[in-house]
Amino acid sequence: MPNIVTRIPPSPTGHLHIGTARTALFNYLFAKRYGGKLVFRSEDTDKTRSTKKFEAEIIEGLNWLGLSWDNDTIIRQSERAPLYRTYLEKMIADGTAYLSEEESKNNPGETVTIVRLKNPNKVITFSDLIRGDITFDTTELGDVVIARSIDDALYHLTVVVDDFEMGVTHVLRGDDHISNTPRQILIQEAIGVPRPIYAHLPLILATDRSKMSKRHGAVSLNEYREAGYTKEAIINYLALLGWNPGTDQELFTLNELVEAFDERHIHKAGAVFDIKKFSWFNKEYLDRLSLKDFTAYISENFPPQLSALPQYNEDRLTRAIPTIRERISTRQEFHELAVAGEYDYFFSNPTYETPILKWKNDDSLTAVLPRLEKALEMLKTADFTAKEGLKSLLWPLAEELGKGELLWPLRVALSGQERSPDPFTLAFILGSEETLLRIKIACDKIKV
RNA sequence: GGCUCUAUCGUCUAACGGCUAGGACACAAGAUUCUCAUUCUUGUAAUCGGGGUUCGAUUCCCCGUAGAGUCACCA
Repeated sequence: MPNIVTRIPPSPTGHLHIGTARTALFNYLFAKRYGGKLVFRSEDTDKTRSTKKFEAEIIEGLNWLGLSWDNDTIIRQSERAPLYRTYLEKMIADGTAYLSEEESKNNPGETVTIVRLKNPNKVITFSDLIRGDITFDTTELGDVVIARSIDDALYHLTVVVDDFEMGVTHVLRGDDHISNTPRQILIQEAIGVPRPIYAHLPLILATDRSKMSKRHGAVSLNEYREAGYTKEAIINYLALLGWNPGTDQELFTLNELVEAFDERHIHKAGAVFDIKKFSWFNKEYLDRLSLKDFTAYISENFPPQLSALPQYNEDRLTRAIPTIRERISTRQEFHELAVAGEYDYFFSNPTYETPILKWKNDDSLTAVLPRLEKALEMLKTADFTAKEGLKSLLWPLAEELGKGELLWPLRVALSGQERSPDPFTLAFILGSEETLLRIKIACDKIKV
């Protein structure tokens, strides 16, 4: 497939949608795979809804993902009105479009001169790269409005003109555009430009199998990015929604995707966005981070409520990192659970009901008291610089008293939880002072 | 409702018309273990229905059914 040109044409009327990112990815993969070009165009003809802020955010988001395009050129439709006007004038002169004085739909009562396509009312069949032949009778479309005025072209006209002017050969877009295709083909034929090859990608679906939208939760790339989904995981997961490599391989870098990409393996049916599998991908990539990189990762977007916790300090966080990383798949998960939840024992005084200190094999709560006191005594002079040292110190006692008999209450005393990391790990993370204090508190709770 | 598209485990998906329908996530069980997590092992689970074509349909055709998309002077 020689001389391929694909495009990314976002409309800067909102945040970068996860679906837009995926469509951009597929255009990128397709172009790169076959040595083609990828161009970018901002579809900002709707002046009331488009903003520079959204445009900048979308561009930044795509670049963050590693998706770059030819020359980094930004084409803006809002700056091309004269170009569209020449096409419009030619169409009117040719009789393929006409001026029409009508009451404004946007401003009722006002009379405006819009431009309508003269619909030849024909049946159109186009060959979709993914779905095969698709046929529409365009009669039902009527005379499509292609411009609000001679200087104010609308989407269907601008998209056709720009795809032609920018040399776009392949249009890969969401399949919600299928029904737009016949009217764009009508315009192509009216102005006499070639028809690009269309490939309509299956949509990303919400759990109820409808088009993913805000009412279903997070849809913007930034929300996932801030939650701690890495670009590698996002790219990888998005690529596998509606596409497969033809092998069992699931983990791909962007470059590997370029090499493996084959448009014949694009699915037809929509794909449900599964946050759990997405999180699994994220954890896979997190597992590959060095301790240093993971620490930097977890410290990003650090919530102020977390660093405001009574016992928060960086040293303790550093000691907790290895324990944290095997338990979470996004940093947001950790942030939330540490502020108020399952991991609050890292930086907060544990609060718990005294009876949970009781080991299941004991008859009474008081049975654990001498064990805790013994452990407390031994820990007073212990070396807290490594959890292995703490373990080798306490292990003989645990074997003597019974592992659960000692370790369970010790762990509960340190974490306040029935489920938590082991007491050696906890003691190491908390440090000498806090460990001794928490055991002391547990003993006091039993005594009263 | 009109038009268009789609249909394999709960989810993402594999299977030149031909092995017992494979893999992953999730879930469950077991091992390890004081509990949790991690790790390892195992397991449950699918071809929407009905007709054809064929020696043989997940696969091809038709009809249903279900779901989705779209019907702007938005993109």
